[in-house]
Amino acid sequence: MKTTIYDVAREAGVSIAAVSQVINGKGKISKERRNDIIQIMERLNYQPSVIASALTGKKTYTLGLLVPDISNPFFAEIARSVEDQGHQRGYSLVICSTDNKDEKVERYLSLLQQKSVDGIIIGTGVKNRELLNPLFEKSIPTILIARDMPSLDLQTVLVDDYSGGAIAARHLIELGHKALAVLAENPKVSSSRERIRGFSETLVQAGIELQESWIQTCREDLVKDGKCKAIEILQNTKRPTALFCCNDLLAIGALQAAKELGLKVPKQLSIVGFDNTILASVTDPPLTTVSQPTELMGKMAVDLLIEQLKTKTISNPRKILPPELYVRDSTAKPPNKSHATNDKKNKLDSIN
Amino acid sequence: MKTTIYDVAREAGVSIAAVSQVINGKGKISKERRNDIIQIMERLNYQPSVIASALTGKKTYTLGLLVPDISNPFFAEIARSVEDQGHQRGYSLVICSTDNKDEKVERYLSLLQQKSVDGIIIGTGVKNRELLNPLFEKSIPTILIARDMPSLDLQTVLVDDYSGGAIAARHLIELGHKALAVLAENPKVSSSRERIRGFSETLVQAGIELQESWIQTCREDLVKDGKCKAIEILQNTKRPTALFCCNDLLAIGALQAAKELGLKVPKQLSIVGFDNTILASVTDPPLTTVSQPTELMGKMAVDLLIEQLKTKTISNPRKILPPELYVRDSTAKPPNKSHATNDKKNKLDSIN
DNA sequence: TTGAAAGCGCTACCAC
DNA sequence: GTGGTAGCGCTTTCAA
Repeated sequence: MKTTIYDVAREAGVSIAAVSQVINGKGKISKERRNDIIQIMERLNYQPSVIASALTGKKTYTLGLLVPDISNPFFAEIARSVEDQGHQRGYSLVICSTDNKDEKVERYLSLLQQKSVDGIIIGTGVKNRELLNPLFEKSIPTILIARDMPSLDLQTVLVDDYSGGAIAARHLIELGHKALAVLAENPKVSSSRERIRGFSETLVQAGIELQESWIQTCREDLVKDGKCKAIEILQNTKRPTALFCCNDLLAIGALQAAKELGLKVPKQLSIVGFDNTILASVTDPPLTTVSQPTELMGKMAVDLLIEQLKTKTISNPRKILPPELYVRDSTAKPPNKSHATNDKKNKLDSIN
Repeated sequence: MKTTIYDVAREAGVSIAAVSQVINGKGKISKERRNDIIQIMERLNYQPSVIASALTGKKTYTLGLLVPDISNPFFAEIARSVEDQGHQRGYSLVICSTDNKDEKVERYLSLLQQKSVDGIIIGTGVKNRELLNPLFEKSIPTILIARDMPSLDLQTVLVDDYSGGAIAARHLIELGHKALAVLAENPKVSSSRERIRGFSETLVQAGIELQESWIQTCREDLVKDGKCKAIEILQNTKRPTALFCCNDLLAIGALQAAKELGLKVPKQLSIVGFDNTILASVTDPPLTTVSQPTELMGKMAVDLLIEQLKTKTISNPRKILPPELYVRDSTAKPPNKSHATNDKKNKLDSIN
């Protein structure tokens, strides 16, 4: 049987109240008694039950983290950072992969409540905002990470997605691209929307038009879907010279599409990813991508959340971190005429 | 305030015992009363507290998963599979990244106990086996995944690492390699040891010697360390023509090392990875690697664990799954003379 | 069928 | 300083 506070108390010849006090380091006890009790706890290998103490109004020291998919390297990195910081502060982490599906969000949120987690970090898209109402009603400390839901005025930690898209656009514009396409994520995903907004508005400012049919949306299996949609875009006779992908997984799909179609990257097609996951550094060619400070984001989210559940107030509603462009080898100047397909004769092509 | 079983009981004009019975679907209640209560629970948006019910001897419906690092794509995939299967069976998952450090293992194990998880899945190396004793003493259902500890007779789900190493060796031998080196993980990691054993014994059977100095061990940051160690091995004038890496991360380090040293993969150097993570399919060149059935492993681990905590008995102690070789583009025949460096004059080199 | 009541292990308040 | 005790929300006998 598990040893309880009673066992310790009996063994020490004191009341459970005394034991409780030394566990929690409060109240008044003589040093000797205290040491006595500590020794006995060790000898009995006593571990206080978080369950029981949680029931008496204390915390569970458990946090929930909702992400679309823990096997997506970006979220795995976020999770690792959240886990580390949480662990350091004494909290465990329950992970919940939602696949961006509202049903799963709802299910997980309900589970986390039933388990009385102390706080929830949401890094997944939520289409139907009402799903979050229970959190507010029961005032469960909540924080958004890498996702924005401006209408909700929840504390939020995220990268400036708009300017991330803008950076990508500027990079491509500077290289001379004029025919650009986009691989988007599920429109539920606010960060994806913002990235595209930043991207397209920057193009417009440069007098470049982003045609609607060249914005393709991918759901579910990002790599696979990214590949399909990229092929769709690329196999037209008139095709873009650059592709902006809303995350690295999509960019990998695009890379595969280019390979399948025999298009050289970056010579015939430039590709920009987003997230700067480990994937971006190992692809062929290595991906130019917009980086997010995942580690910092995870830490901040945890710190902010813990502050929230201690003070019961929200200090700083939004932390917006700057993205950063990592230029690797998947981007270059476009082929001389913007639509290379019509330019077989143009030998200058190979000069790039 | 959170609505409790009392609120529901009062509202329904019944005792809490009645409510408890409908929650748990047992005991005898008239259909009408039952429906009444269900309605009221819904209206009040009542969610039973797992904490409280756990305190009364029931389960917490929470599982713990120990892995070296959740941001390592292999373990992220395992985690995802475990999470999915667990979720389906009604369990949540607490993840614990140990970095293969015993202190962290101990800390996490203790935390998981205090939180009364129903079972623990261990996918991380544990050097000091005594750390696991508390699990046995308190008979907490435990299962090993992707790690072996034969001395412990715990239920285990893993790939046949030995034969995985052997497959890699055979592949390389068939290609004609005779000078082979190995990038190993921390020797704490049993799977890594087994892979190397399978690899080297297969070489020996083929009359090839694996020299000690060509087995390099990497710890901590696998990619970075793999790169360093690979450079060490490769920059000697006499260098191997093939490198077997105990996981994909190390293989990526090796790939980077080759690039830095100007060695063409696979022409001048063949590299074999292990795990077949998403990384292997996107590297330059794509990695030949030994695959583990992560999804199946995760599912089996959860099913076995749940069976264990239901029946309190261990049916099948070990599930050993077969690995599979995925041949991609990082392996090829060796340069004509096995030690290319001494063969500058040999123009045949470039024929490969 | 139904409900009263005894815990589960722990915290916190209060009296000594 | 110290210990008795009333809960926390729920499950589970056991009578009625």
